[in-house]
Amino acid sequence: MDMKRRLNNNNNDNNDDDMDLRRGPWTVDEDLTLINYIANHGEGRWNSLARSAGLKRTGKSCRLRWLNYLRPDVRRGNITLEEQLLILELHASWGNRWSKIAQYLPGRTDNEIKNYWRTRVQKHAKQLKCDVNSKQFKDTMRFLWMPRLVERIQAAAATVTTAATAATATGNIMNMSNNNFGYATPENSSTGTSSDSFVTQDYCNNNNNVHVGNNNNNNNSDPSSDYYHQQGNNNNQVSFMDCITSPSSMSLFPHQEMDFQAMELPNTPWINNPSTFSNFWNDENMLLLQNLGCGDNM
DNA sequence: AAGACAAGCAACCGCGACTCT
DNA sequence: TAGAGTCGCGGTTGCTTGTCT
Repeated sequence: MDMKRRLNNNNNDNNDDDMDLRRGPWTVDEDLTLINYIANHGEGRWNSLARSAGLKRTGKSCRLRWLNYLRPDVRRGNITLEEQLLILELHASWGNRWSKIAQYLPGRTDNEIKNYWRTRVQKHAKQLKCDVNSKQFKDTMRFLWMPRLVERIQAAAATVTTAATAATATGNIMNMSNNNFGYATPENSSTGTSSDSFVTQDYCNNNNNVHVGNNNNNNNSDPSSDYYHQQGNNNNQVSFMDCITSPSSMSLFPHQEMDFQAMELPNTPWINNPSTFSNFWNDENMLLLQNLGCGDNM
């Protein structure tokens, strides 16, 4: 599939003489070309790499494709509960420093995290007519969404054995042994203590094999299907909405005493730092939120 | 069955920072 | 030191797919 060319706003990295620079989704051939070239010559110097490899792409495009998709250690699949929680924590600390946040989520790219934030979190702030940076929204995140995530994580931990058995039996679990969730912290590994109380195996994610070239379907000869993998219908996915609409969620309403310590939570920034987030969006919670005043500030 | 709409995400863009000569 | 080239980040766009009517 070829994309209609957008207006070229003279990107200053695009000094490539030719007008036939390709844009849009990458083809399998292009992917293989890039992979092979990097395997032989290494990465870096992307503009010259693009030329040398014979790719009609900008160096920038090649870099992005490699880093966000083709790199062997890119972790594919849905954002897990633990990752969601960590993203919230880290965003509370650093804001939109996506690349920084991504450093703490091995295999996840800044682009993926950014997309997660924009599609899930900001969407719901918008639904609540809440500014994502408003105190109300942050309190909601802090007192409702994050505890709920923790609850879900703990519930998952409690049933992980059963789930793993069932999933294995149905072939839905893949590479569980490679799926341990450890938080590597670039500066200080001890800051990732939250992993202690987290599920260490991600049985929610049935789509985490690393694929190169096409999305989860290496036998698909249709290039157009290679670049937009099937979304949704992932029965093992614990979705964002699942996380915030669990039947047990009522127990976490803020007018009840929330015993964070009893939750065996690590000493995470979102507990100690008021500028953090939480989120929940079922009907009752929406009502509660509105009663709390969220939405009045816009 | 088909069109409209929404969701999700890959890819692009602009720009500032960095590196090299 | 200046300027050109390159890199990397954050914001945005637009395409594909799923869902709803």
